[in-house]
Amino acid sequence: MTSDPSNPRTNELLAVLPKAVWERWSEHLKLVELPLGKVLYESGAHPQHVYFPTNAIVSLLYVMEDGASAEIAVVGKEGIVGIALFMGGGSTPSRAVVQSAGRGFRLGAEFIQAEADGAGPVLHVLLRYTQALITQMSQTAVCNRHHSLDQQLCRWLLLSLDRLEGTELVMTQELIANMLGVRREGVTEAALKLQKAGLIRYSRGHISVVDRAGLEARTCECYGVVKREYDRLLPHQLAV
Amino acid sequence: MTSDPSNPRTNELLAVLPKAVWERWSEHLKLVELPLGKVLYESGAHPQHVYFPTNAIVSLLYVMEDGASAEIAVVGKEGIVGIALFMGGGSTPSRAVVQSAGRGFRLGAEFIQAEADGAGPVLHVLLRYTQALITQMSQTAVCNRHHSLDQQLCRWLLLSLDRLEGTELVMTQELIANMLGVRREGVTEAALKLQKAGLIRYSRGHISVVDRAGLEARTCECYGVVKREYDRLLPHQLAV
DNA sequence: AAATATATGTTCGCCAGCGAACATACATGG
DNA sequence: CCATGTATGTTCGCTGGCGAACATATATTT
Repeated sequence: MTSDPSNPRTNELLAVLPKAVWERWSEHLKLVELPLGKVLYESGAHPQHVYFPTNAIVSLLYVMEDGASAEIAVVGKEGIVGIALFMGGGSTPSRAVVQSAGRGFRLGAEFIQAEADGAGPVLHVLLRYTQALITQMSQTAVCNRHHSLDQQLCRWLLLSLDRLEGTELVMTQELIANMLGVRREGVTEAALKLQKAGLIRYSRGHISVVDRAGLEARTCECYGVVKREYDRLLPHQLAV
Repeated sequence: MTSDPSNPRTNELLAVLPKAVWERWSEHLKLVELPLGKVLYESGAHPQHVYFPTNAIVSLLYVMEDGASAEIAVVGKEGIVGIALFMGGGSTPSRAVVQSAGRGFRLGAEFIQAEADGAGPVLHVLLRYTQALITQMSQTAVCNRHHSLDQQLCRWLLLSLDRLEGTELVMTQELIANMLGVRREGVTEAALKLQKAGLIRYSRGHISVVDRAGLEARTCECYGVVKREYDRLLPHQLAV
């Protein structure tokens, strides 16, 4: 276990590469300085490189429309920045920013993508799906941090609705509260507002969505971010 | 696009399988009823099947030590429950619970794991890493929902420290606030408490951790969950 | 029809974190 | 060594969501 930031093997993923792969990659790994605040990739952009930090730390950060932000995860010498390149999506809604200055190695996107290409068609689809799921998890973290119970309830209703036929959910407020991680009373109040506004109607464990567009107008940006990533990443075409 | 819950192709991932794979799998896909509340897999357990919902919805839920819970993500006919089986980790710290009753198909774990086995050693490591990253993201969501700023600051310091050499962070309170998605003033107050308790010392953008065990005692369970998953999923042995 | 269980509605005091405004202290360059 | 910029400290009123206690209403069972 080395700790020399100029040695690629300080990165723990590079350190466990099989010899053959290492020999293919090593001459293409380029040592890069990662100064504090440097943006390795921007939300929605397709990066040209993946990064293997050695002594730098990189934050995966979601920046909201109003400028507020939330860290989704942090990557250091144990990891890699740019998973979207082998997961198959190419980009993510989050930004990668250097949180602690240091060094790392970068590798051309094509090398990592070649690994994904060798995965076979089934894994290919499964990994694209997993990337969409990662977006949903990330946005759950953001939403939990920044948005009101009212907005989160709308998001939750919409996400559930997208996964069902029809406009009716069989679901008590108590259960919704468990999902959202809030009190049942809070859900009751939020649901009352939505009902009074004519967006939903409910009774004893049955909720029907009357005005879907109205829910979309009330929810936060998180719903749209997730929806668009699912649409982008998951093919709706039939198989060969 | 069918919507018959007893047709496997209603699940959108099954619908896009290549013909050859479909022929291998179809006789092993078993239609299952998924009643409300059914636990498809438990936190930390290695499931025997993956599930492809057709008209059911499944929640990925983290249940805390005190019994409170938070939904990490939701899976319906667009997805698959049990990604840990092809990501390579086998299990996850979250639980999968049927949130909306319906049907789905299950497939023996060995079929999905065979896909992962065909991925090659590099992708294998990358996917295990990605599963660890997913745990970090999930736990960020949980932590944002349930834990105090004080606890979250401890978690953040520990996660950062684990990714660096030494015990010093170069980091202003302003930046930490951006990461945590809270006000700078809140970080100041939390940091003061930690300093008064003798756990950290800091000045103008330099933080040094004096009593690491003290931080671990103050933080929430989220830190430990993430740490253990990284340790479990990422091999610390050298490459061949 | 009565009894019980379940789902939803309402209120009240409390507190963590917010937004804003301002104070202090250390650092750096002219 | 003075001026300016940057990092940290302090206060105050506000609000969303919490915990607890209780009320009402709709199913289900007997």
